[in-house]
Amino acid sequence: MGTELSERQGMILGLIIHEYVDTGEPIGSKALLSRYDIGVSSATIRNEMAALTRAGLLRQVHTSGGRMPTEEGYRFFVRGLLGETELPSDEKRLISHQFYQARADVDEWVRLAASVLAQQSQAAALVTAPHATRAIFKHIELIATHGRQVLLVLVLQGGEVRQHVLSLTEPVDQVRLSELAERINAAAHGRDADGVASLVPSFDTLGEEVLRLISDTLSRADALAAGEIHRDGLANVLEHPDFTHSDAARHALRLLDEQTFLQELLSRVLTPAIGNVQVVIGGEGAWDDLRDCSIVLARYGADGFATGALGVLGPTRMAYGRTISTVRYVSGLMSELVVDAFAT
Amino acid sequence: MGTELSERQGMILGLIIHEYVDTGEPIGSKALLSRYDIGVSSATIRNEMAALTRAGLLRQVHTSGGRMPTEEGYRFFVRGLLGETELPSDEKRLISHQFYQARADVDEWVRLAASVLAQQSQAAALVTAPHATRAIFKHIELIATHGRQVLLVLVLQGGEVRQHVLSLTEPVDQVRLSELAERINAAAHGRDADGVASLVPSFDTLGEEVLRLISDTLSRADALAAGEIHRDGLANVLEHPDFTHSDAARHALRLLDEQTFLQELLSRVLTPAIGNVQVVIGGEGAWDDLRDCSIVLARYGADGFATGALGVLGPTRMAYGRTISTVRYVSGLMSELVVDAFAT
DNA sequence: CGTTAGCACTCTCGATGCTCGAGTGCTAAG
DNA sequence: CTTAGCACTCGAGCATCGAGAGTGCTAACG
Repeated sequence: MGTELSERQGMILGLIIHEYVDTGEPIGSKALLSRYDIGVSSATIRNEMAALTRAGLLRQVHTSGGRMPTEEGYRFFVRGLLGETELPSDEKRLISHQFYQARADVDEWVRLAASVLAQQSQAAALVTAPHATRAIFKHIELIATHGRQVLLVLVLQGGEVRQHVLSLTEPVDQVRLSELAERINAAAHGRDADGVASLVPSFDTLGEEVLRLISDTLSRADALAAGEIHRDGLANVLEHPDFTHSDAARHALRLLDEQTFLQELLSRVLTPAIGNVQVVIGGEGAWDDLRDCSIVLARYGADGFATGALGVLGPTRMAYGRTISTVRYVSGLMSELVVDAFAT
Repeated sequence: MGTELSERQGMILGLIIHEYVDTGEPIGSKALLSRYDIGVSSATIRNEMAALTRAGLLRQVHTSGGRMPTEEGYRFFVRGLLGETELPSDEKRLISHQFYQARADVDEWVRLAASVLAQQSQAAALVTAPHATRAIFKHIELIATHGRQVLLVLVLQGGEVRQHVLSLTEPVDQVRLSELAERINAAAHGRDADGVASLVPSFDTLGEEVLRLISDTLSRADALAAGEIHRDGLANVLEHPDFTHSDAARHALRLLDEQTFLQELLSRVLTPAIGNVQVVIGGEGAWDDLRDCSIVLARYGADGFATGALGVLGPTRMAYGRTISTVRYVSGLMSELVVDAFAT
């Protein structure tokens, strides 16, 4: 587990991972030597490789094929990577420019973030919309559509909008609805789910029904996984050679199809601080369906105002350096945008 | 092309397609005979098969492997299918029951329709939200979020909601915004894009800005492909044996990833009458990327009120009967829901 | 004239056996 | 500690080959 590695062993592990990520084929001592300029002979490398294999960081799938990293090997490697990597500044500029152009619309940010992540990492990207950590009532609008159906439009502090159709027991005309909306707007402004619920006694049956719905919606909005998860780059998963000829891609895609799984996944990222990038390699035991997949995740936003999550799902054999720095950078940009928009 | 087929030839074509869709392997005269009870010998079937091959409805990939349908063969077969097929009534009941439970929320219909289509057809499903054929202003709400940013919530006749962030040149307080909203609501009620635009002269600079935005949004909403296309069952595409070991799936998924393509595709379905199911087999020349894929499409809704499109994208080797009847049935259900909700 | 039995022919698929190359661990010498 | 050398292992790739399935054609039959 926590075995110490010599500097040379670390370098060799890094080179093997680099090479393996690049080619997808196990590599042997001689081949490694021929491609990189290491100051030692192939026999020495063989010895080091044997040590790394004993430590559980490398493995060989058959006796006479080269070595490739184990999941544990990737983890070790990534641990060293988390602190350092950064995106080249020209790419940063390119990305931030795109975001600058789209600053008007929250949904546009989300789409853009997913698109950038998918593009850069050549894997599938997942992004949730920023979401108020504590949903606060700002405004409602009640609109008679027809008969006994009423459309409730609820605006939260920060600009999130929820809509809901309400089926009343008896028809009510628009004038009465508008009156009610005005009274509720005056009374409920700035309150949270409980605060709205406590207003019920001072309203009539109709008002009670509406208030309950608002309160429910607010408290449901408190949970992280309220909105849909925006996905992009699903096809990238298939393009990857590791997946095209195996059925691991089917697993991955099926997971990406299931909102419940994704929500569980993204909720995992709730714990660490904003801006910290998390990497989950090969399911890590807990997610059995994620064999052969890795996930790079981060939370963005501003604690106390609104947060969201974004991440990349790709093959275990992934360019971690690039992906981690992209996720970190995009999450930073999104945080800025959220602070701009939500912090009054 | 329009060659006449004898009844027996039609039957044999049907059997071959049935068998091929089931097993995925070409089938020969003897094997066909052994699995179905046809009143003739294998030699006769061979003759008929030769005729069907000459007519371009069957083909053999090598001399000594059985026959399989050509795209043209599928088309002929499907043409005969379009009129007749219907879903078993117990499945109908099951589906309609699900829809009944979800009648409150338009987005929920869309999700459900996609889920049902994906499930039943074991392929990828595409559904657009119902969409007013002519967008009519119903109501707006202007909400100051912070500084010079204003949230515009626009409700269309029928209950569709659009939101937009407006950056003003100077800060405006909520009271003035509410006043303006009230004036616009009174003046613009029931108008379309042009109608709203014609109101501009009677408002001040701020009002003008808002009215223009409303008018723009209304006219943009007139185009079909306004909303996002909801997708489901993408993983199904990969499960299919025809796709798992080929790169056709990559094509398909890449297409499903591209909104623009899908919108073009769904706009194709604008022409025919609501309820008519369209089947596009193997790209039909026009869509080159759709080799090996077929699409079953239908429009739903009510002309003059609101319409949407839904469909299924799957492998050319698809159970057309089942898929067509599912698409027809779901589109019928959606039409009913739309009529219920939109026709006042 | 449509149908059928028989036959010679074709072609794919899977199994078998082979060599070649890359890679390893070990040992002994520098 | 490093390195050269060596014996050994094992998978990928290629050629060969027989079995099985399917075809088209011809000639006989009702």
